[in-house]
Amino acid sequence: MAKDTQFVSQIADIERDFPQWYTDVVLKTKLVDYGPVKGTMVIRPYGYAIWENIQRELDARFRETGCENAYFPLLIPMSYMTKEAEHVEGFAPEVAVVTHAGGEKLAEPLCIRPTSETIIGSMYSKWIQSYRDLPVVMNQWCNVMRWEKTTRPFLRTSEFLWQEGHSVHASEEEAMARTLQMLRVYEEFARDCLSMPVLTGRKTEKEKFAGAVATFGMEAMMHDGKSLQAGTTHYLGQNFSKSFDIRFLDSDGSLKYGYTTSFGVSTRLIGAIIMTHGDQRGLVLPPVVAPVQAVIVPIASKKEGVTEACRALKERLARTGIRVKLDDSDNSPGWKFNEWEMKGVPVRIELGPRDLEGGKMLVCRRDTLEKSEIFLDAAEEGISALLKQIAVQMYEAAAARMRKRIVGAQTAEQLLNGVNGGNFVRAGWCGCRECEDKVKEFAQATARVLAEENDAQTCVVCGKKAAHTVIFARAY
RNA sequence: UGAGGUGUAGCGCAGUUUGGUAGCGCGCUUGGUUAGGGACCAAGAGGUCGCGUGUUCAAGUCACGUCACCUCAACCA
Repeated sequence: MAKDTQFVSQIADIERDFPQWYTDVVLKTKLVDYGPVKGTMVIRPYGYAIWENIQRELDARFRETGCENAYFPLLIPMSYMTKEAEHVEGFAPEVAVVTHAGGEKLAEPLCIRPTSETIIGSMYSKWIQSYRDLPVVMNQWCNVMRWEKTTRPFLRTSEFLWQEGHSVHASEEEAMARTLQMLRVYEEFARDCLSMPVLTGRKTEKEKFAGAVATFGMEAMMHDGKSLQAGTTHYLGQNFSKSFDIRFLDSDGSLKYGYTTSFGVSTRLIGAIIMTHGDQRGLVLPPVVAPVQAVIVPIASKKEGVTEACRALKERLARTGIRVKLDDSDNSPGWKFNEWEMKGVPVRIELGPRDLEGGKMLVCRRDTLEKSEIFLDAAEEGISALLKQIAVQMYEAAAARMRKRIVGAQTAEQLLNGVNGGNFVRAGWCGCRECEDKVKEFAQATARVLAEENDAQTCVVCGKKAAHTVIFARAY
């Protein structure tokens, strides 16, 4: 036990020093390492496998909505970036620019994409002529670069991986419907694949995407009560279609500008998973995206039949589609227990002479640390069912935690107390920028999303009639 | 970009005050014994002390500069 305590102390205290806990966990579990260039990260196999699982799940959902994958170039002519006024103003400070190539200075500097609305808009302009060409809905999985001042693995890095979807529609209604549809796709993906509850809703003018008419976001509550923007969808109106001349001849014979949208989630989702579910022992990975869903730890592997039984079990589980690992390294069982707990594997199976005698295996789930026994004969069904159960219960537990920490506020003081206590605060807002800025000043909190229902009477800052009910929180 | 902190073996650290032969724990390698919550014994390998310039007979240690990382604040997915 003394040694166990010693080990745990290698990870900072999750309650007292959450930022350090996060850094310790991502490095020790080998999700990530720092790259040689400031703000860059190397996503190591264990971390990248999570990303691949996220991609697989999201991609299938995108396809169901009629979205196709494509790939657009990394380099964007500088002149494209400046076509949409708000867009360039928002992104200019953090764009990296290529000025030299082939040993010569380039005639026109090239941006490394911070996002691809501009280059995709320019191509859509070329491809779309008729209302019969619409809607166009494409997605690309790629890297983007934003030269951030301060960085943290997965949460904010100079370069990151994401998907960006871009669509064009013939009408405002259809474009807005797509914007909201993708927000729903993200929300359901977060629930079903990441076991992560989120709040969704429209963003304020201050918080919206540079160049958008309206931005919608999903916000997740991290262990410390801060909010993380886990995904956004944007209704871009005709802002980009006018800048990039995306026009089509409508059925009534008139030439019209298209209505566009964009939507994205990034490797930040991995950070969200870590900070939503993690505990003092380390990661707790949601079964659907966990690189290893079940790990088998042999006990007394030199005793007759143990190794063989473990291998056979591994084969059987793998054949049913479970991502299973047999840890046959010569570390001690205790070491393996701690290691795989830190790495967040949802289910650990212990198999030793005692179990084999009874025809059972000992199963320990990571989220609750509860142990149970499953008959070896029923291993496939037993583990599959357990993984499904863990996914659901992790969601329910996280949702319950979140619900408890959404508090209401009528006054500025209550709002401040709320966020100080690590809560999301639901409060009225008159809708003016001054009051929004004041909340930031006195509480270091921002408007995360506008609640669907406006049930507040007055603005938490100025006391005037509330135009919206807002979820305020401190944010990453 | 502002404030604070840290860079010494793969990891965690001591040594810097007062300049004088590079240390500890874990990990790693080899052999053996072990095994149901980070096992034990024995023998080994591994460092131009972040980088640069300077002071000095002599720099991990002093001075100046620089880079990286961490935490907090401002900006973003």
